Amino acid sequence: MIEIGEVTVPTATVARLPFYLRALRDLAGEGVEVTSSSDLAERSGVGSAQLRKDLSYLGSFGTRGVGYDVESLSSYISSALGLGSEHRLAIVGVGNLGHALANYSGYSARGFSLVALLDADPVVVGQEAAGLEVEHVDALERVLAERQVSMVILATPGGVAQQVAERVVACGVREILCFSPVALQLPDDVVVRSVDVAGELQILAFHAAARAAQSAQSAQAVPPAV
Amino acid sequence: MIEIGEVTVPTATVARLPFYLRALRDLAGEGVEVTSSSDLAERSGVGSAQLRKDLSYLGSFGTRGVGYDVESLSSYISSALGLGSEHRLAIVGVGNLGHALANYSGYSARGFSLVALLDADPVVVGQEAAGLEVEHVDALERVLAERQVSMVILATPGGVAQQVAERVVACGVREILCFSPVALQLPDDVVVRSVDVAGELQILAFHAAARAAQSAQSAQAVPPAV
DNA sequence: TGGTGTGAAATGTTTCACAGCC
DNA sequence: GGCTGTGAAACATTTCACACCA
Repeated sequence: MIEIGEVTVPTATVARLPFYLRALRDLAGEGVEVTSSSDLAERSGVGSAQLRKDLSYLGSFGTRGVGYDVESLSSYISSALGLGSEHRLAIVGVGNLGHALANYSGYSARGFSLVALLDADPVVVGQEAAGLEVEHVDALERVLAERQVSMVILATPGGVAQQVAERVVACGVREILCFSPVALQLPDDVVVRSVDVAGELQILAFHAAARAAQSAQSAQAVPPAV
Repeated sequence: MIEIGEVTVPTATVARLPFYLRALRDLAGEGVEVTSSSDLAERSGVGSAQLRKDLSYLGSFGTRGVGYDVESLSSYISSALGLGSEHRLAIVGVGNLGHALANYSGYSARGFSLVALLDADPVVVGQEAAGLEVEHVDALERVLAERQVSMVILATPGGVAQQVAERVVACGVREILCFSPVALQLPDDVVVRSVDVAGELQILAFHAAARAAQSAQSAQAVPPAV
């Protein structure tokens, strides 16, 4: 549950807002001006009741009997997501993944600007990526302050993620996106989102194992006619 | 809720198993042989009651008054996650991100083997990455069959993700990890996990906006003495 | 004694179903 | 007539608190 202004919005709802926004932008791109909860829901991969409930936490944006105005709903969700103000972003750890994330081109279109790249490896420091020079992580405090960074993407090796995160937090950053497979121990007011590719694959593997167990079981229960 | 064999395990629990496994492997690396629910929970970033409850869905692995044997719990969770059997993996879309994912070195250590890279771009096709040659996506059906691929990582542009996913599913693949920002429409028995970097940043931006609104409000409620 | 395993309570989320409005 | 907005019900998850046992 997250409080914003007067209202409180479920965490699960917030996690879905980006999907809705994406679907709305697709619709706008197709020239559609008005949509319905069922259309928007299908494009977002959720149920229509869920979508309506989610929006109802934020306010009331549709017209009964008609639907939602694509343009105005889109800009409302954008502003709810805080995409009106600019978010200045730094990436710490410019290995394979950090490099790929630096070259991701969608930042500016979504209200983010990438303003710094940092790494500890002398081979990487000084290289250029995405129009920025990679700086040494020793200068982290200075760089974050100078560039007024408010969000950090951590793509360092797991072993140093905790210590880098602490330094980042000490600089006043309160939002971190972490790609290292570690559970960061940070003050409660710091928001950490973690993306763990290996973990996702393991979850898929669990499903695969469950499916295998399931079909083995049903094969036993209802043996195939020979 | 996921059924596996006789028991049913909450989805949320499954999503945490990789964290526990990682923490256990860290412990094993440190030479620790026995741990407690509170230690393991802290390292995994969850509460100790939650950890015990999660494990209780899978069975009963600890010793009252003592704790858990690191080695045996670790191998139990590994096998529950289906990491005993080999999972053969293909990456479709070898752009920035796909390339970075190909070079990720942790697959084999976790029971996955990367066996194919596919892309539609003639410039990329034929290049080598991670010891594999990138093949043309036209040959997708043949390659997936020949290499017995059971899991696919989709890192294509959003526009083609749906159509590629359908071809992949037609080849019998039932587990997909998708990095494209789209809601794939696929049969119910296909498990899709999505990772959306831009979406994660947007969620962080929402938290930032909530924080800003909060402090603006409290500044108004309790105006600073002048 | 100390830490697991687990019912039961509290909390959070999704789904249902329909009143209300265009 | 059709679609939104929303209480209330159903469901899922987390937390509590304590029985149980090495």
